Amino acid sequence: MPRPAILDRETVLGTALALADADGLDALTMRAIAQRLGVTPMALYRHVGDKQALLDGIVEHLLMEIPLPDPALPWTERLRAMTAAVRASARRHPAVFPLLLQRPAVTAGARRVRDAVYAALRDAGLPEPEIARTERMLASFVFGVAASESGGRFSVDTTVIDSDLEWFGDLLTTALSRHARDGA
Amino acid sequence: MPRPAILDRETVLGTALALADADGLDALTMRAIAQRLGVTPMALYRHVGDKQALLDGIVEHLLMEIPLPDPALPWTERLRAMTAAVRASARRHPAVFPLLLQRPAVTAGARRVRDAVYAALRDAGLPEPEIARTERMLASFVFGVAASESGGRFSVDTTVIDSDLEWFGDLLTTALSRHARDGA
DNA sequence: ACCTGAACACCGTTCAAGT
DNA sequence: ACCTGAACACCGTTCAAGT
Repeated sequence: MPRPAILDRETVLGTALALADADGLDALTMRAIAQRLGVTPMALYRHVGDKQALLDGIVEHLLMEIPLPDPALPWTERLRAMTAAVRASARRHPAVFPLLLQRPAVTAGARRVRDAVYAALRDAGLPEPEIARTERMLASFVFGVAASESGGRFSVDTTVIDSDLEWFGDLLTTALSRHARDGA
Repeated sequence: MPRPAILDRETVLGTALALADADGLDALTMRAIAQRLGVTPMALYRHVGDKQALLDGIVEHLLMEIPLPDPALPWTERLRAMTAAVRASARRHPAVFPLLLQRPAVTAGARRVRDAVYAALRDAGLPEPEIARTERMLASFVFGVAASESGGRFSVDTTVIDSDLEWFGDLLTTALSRHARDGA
């Protein structure tokens, strides 16, 4: 008779993410996660594979958590909202966020965010062949800002980055609008 | 009588960076570095502090290695050259590059690169109060692209990123030029 | 001053065993 | 099916000792 399971994948990933948020990536050990769950380290392996797979799972968890904007909003507002959401996520999970840049963006979580950007860029009037490359550049920019901010690379306050983005975001959306108009 | 030193800080950092380049961050252990140098692990501690300080040293080493463009070139060419240089550095040191975003940009190596960008932006005609924030945004963008590329986040060939940047770089420098003209 | 050797408190992961 | 316990091959770092 199978005994009742006391663990599942989501519980392990959630606990692991919370641990990384609180104590950093170095403290994120299989043993520490197991201890938090009142279980033996080896009990985790059935549910998350190995440590590498656990980290992949946490990154995906983080991506899935990012809220997407109301599709009824203007495209500029949607990009602005997503930028804010990514920054918030990076600040909430500073240890895990950098891993996002080190994994192929081919998962459901990555597609989910990318498709929302695609939709915004289509509504901006960008020609179809330029949608994908514009998304690559914008995502790199936003992830770069978010990783720098949460990683402590900037030596300025968050509110300064707020106003940096207000200014530079306008400059970017204006340039993209103009490009869509001239090049369409 | 002090015995002749067989180790120095630069040798240790160089060996460590080469090891990380070849085998990744997980393989970058004090013991493995020591073995490469034919020495006991504890011999490293005198020269590089502890492991955290070693990583800081490697990041600084990487920054110092980035070639700066000829100041006589037009500002657009200088930004283009620095972008290419940062990408090349990221591809050469894919394991270490991400650490760049996780350390305060207050070292000599960080200042060195930043000042070159400042100079380019001044020559672009940007008003002084906007120099620093523009550098923050451009550096975040370039580091984001370089980290994504070397980290494997993109699922496209390097040449595609080349052409992405050719296009998006023009869009950016055009927007900055226009802003400098209108806002000066 | 510079390096070694032994030791301590950790890691991730295997394997066989229990229920 | 799910978890445990013991074991293996590693870590970073301390401390005292050698030259």
